[in-house]
Amino acid sequence: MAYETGDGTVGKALGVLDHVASFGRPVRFSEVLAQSDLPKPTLYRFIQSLTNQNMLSYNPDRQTYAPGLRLLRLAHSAWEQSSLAPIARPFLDRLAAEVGEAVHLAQIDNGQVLFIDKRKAKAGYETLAQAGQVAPAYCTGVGKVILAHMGEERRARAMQQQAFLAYTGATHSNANALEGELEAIRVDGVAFDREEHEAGIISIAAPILTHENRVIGALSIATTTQRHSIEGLDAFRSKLLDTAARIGSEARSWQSPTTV
Amino acid sequence: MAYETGDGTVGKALGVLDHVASFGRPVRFSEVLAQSDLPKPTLYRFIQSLTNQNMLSYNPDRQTYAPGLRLLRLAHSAWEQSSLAPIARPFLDRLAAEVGEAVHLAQIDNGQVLFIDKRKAKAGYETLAQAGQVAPAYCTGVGKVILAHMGEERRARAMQQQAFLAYTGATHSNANALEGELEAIRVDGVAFDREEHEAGIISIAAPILTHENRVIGALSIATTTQRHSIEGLDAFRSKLLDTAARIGSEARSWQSPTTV
DNA sequence: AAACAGGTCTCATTATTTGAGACTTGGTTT
DNA sequence: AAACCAAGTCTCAAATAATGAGACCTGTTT
Repeated sequence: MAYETGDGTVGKALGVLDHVASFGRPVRFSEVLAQSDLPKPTLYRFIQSLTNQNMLSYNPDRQTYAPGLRLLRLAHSAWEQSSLAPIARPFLDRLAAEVGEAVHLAQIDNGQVLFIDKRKAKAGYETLAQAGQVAPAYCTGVGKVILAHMGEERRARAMQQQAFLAYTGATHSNANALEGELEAIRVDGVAFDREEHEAGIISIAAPILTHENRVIGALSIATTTQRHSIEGLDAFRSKLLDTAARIGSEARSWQSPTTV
Repeated sequence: MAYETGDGTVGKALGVLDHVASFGRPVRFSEVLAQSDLPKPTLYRFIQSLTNQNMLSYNPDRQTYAPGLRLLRLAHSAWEQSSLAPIARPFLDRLAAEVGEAVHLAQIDNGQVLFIDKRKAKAGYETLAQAGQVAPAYCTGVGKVILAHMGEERRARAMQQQAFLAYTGATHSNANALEGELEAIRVDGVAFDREEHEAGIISIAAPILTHENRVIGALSIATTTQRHSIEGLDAFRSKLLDTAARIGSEARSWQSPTTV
């Protein structure tokens, strides 16, 4: 793994942190080393520093590293101050109650969809989304609708970061196919996920725009194919757009996530 | 603010990150600078790097910085891999349902109590705890019970980090007063918060111990003085201790939060 | 229009990171 | 039991990157 971060030592260290986190499970030093282009002592020192700082936690029994608890404390501030979640909360509550389906609030982080908040459907089934969880942008409703409303430069950068892995038969497998749909989404105003990320799961998503029409996030209603068809989801369109618009206008003059 | 971090550049940068987060609201560069002992260009560069890395987010309209969304993604991994939360989840669900009061799961991070998960009471009142939120150790049930069961060295270090600010009339205001209670807690097995952190809020807390009797967290039942007295809370003692013990034995051979 | 404050940039100096390689440790094979 | 091996840890001279005094913008106030 190449850490093409820039930002000097700090960037490299954070690259290592991401790398460890990317395993999704506690990892040994050697596993990280094997995938890293950093020399052994250098990587070792970074991991040591991060561990001292509680950005990584170390399990001495198994000699493994995992993201550390200090991140939770910091993320709590991030959630409250830099995300749409605090503003959107009452709107999510109401929308979820009205439609009786899962509602997701997402923003973009580094080309990926980042779920900021969610409401479960009344029924017990679970989608895989949770606050802090990430998903690809190119094959989710929220991801596509955000991409569609980005400015040229931002979108170009984001498109570079898409993996175009085929999760299901319906997944877009290259940039051109996706670009076509984005155009349609921009005209239509909402995006649909037609089982592109997970078989049996569909969603309708609307962008959250500032008063200057900058996308700052997206809102979706997700369900299963057992419960609804795409046409069924379309019935929620106006409620969804209305809620997204209200969140956008609440968010005015507030916080515009910078780059990416 | 002095960043006595060690760990070279990485430590300093993370010190800056904490510093920005500590404001609890978006801050301007000059506000951070005023409280920092770093020279202007140095602090500036750190903040730039952190912003590039999405560890901070920048609001160009207001020229303010706040913790960034990248932290959410990382914290999600931390929560799943380094915290007791995934293991404890079903136990919290059951305990909360049985007692009908707020249930909190906490660990220690850098001398502070870090809430990892919680369940609300059925009634609508809200305590101030949420996942990722922090509270002082010396004046909360979970904090005191963890301190009481720490080894000598860890406790000594943690005691140094306590501010002993008097939130209410019942708050311990110095280390000696606290040490006395810790001894009693060690003998009794549970700790009580007698409105020491917030007027009207009381709790009973039990330690979560590994099979080798290392504290790795704490579990509490919190309520208001309107609903219960301390004696009333004591009725939950055996249920609480039992649940904490079960979580501890589930956690065996799993993850022992390192230093702190 | 001048003064000011907050923010940004430059560049020689300095201190810190860097990484080849050697060492230590714990476990496994012969 | 000895030899071996792999994973993890440490050392130190060379090289690179961080540092910070100060200059320079840029928008706002008097």
